[in-house]
Parts: sequence; C-alpha cells; structure tokens
Amino acid sequence: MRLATWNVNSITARLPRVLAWLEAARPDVLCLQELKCDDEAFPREAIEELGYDVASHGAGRWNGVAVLSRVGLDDVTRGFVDEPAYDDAVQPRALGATCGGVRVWSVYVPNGREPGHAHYDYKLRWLDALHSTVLAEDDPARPFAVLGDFNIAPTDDDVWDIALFADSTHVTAPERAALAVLRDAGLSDVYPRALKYDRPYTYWDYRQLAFPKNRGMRIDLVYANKAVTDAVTDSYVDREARKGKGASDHAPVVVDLTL
DNA sequence: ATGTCTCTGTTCCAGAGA
Repeated sequence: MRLATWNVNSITARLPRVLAWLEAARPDVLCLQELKCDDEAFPREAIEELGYDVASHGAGRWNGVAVLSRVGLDDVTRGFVDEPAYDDAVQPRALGATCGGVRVWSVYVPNGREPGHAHYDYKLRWLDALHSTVLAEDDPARPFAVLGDFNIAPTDDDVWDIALFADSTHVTAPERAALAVLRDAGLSDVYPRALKYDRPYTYWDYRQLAFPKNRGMRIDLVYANKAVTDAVTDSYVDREARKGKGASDHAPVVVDLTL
C-alpha cells in the first residue's frame, strides 16, 4: 500500500498537477491540505474518474482537507471532538477515514503566525485536540497514521538555517513538545528520503528562489503507529512535484507499506 | 525588498494569509 500527503495550496488551482501526480505515483491513499474551496466546489468527478473515492472537508478561501482513496473510504470523520475554534469558528483542518484497514487522518495544523499571537495559542490548543484524538482512536492492533502539514519542523536539521528562525514559529519548544507527546502516545515520525541534497524538505517558500536554493523546511509529516512503521518499505519526498510553474509550495510525501 | 502565489470582495486592483 502506498500512502501520501500533499499540501496543494488550492485544489482548484492545482487540479491538473494533482491528476497527473495521481496517475504517475498511483498512491492508494492521498491526504490533501489547503483545499481553499467549499465541498460543493471540490473537483471530485475528475478525481473519481481515476478510480478514487473522495471525502473532503472544506469551507471558504482558507484551510480545507481531504482524503482520496482507491482502497475504500469508510468511517469518515470531519474534525476532532472538542476541536478548538479561532475567532469563534472551527476551521476545516482535520478529516479521518479508514482506507483498506488503515485509519488515516489528513491534518492541516494552524500556522501560528508568531509566538505570542492568538493564532499560536490556537495552534497549541489544536495540537492538544489532535493528541486527544490519537489517544481515543489509536489501537495497536490497527494501522494508524496522521499525515499532513504539521507546520512544525521537528528538529533544527529540518530547516535550512536554524539561525534564521530565532523567535519564529515552527521551531519553538512548545510546538516540538506537542510532537513529542504524539511520540509518547505511540506514534513515530516516518522519516522520508530526500531525492536530492541531504535533507528531505517538504516545503519551500515561493519567494526569494527558495526552491532552487534549497532553502526548505520539513513540516509535512507522517506520524504512524507501530503497525504501520513495521510495514514501511520506503518513504520519500517527491520534490519533482515542486518544480516549474504552477507548483504548490509543498511537495508530496510518499510512504510505501507491505500492508 | 515580504522579491510569490492564491483567494475574495471593496474587482479589472488591494488586502490577507501563508
């Protein structure tokens, strides 16, 4: 089985690339983030024509997550129990589904903007709700994985120059502690191969030629339980998908399993 | 140089978010 996750930065703008990537990589399950469209506007027919079932959870111009699967798509859950709100609204940032016996969650963790900002506090509260969901749902007997844009670089090696990240989000101790709590709950960071250079970055800013200079970050993560990690045969970041005009600023992360 | 990209609404550009 091949699992994948990709922050597409608008499914509408990215549809031709997503369709081409689905045909080339043929993942069994693809978790998407930053749909930036309502569920009614989600281009599901074009994706279904490639043999995928679609579950989306989107609203308005920001956020939005989906799971595409060609191995079944059952028990779809939109959002977490007691998911925190921002500005009085619960945003579409999490969708759970059971696909071919694997319980997956597609997540788009809040950015946080800057430490001390209300959005940063929201980010940490949102990660608490993710932790609660992991505790409630993770059964060692069932393959379980959280895939998505965590907006956290787990270590200093997961950004191109840690010296430039002083006082920035994505690298602070509380954010990393939230990942440690997930590991304490039994999940592991499935560390992918880089197809070029030494570090498997998954995101490169559109600005300042960040991609050609490889000024990237590894913030799109796969956190999986032992039933999944024991079955991993390969994992890589498909940086080819970040190339050229019309690319998302994130690349897909692929995980291959013997399941 | 916050130097790009995408969306929406106040629309044929500006502001917001990332």
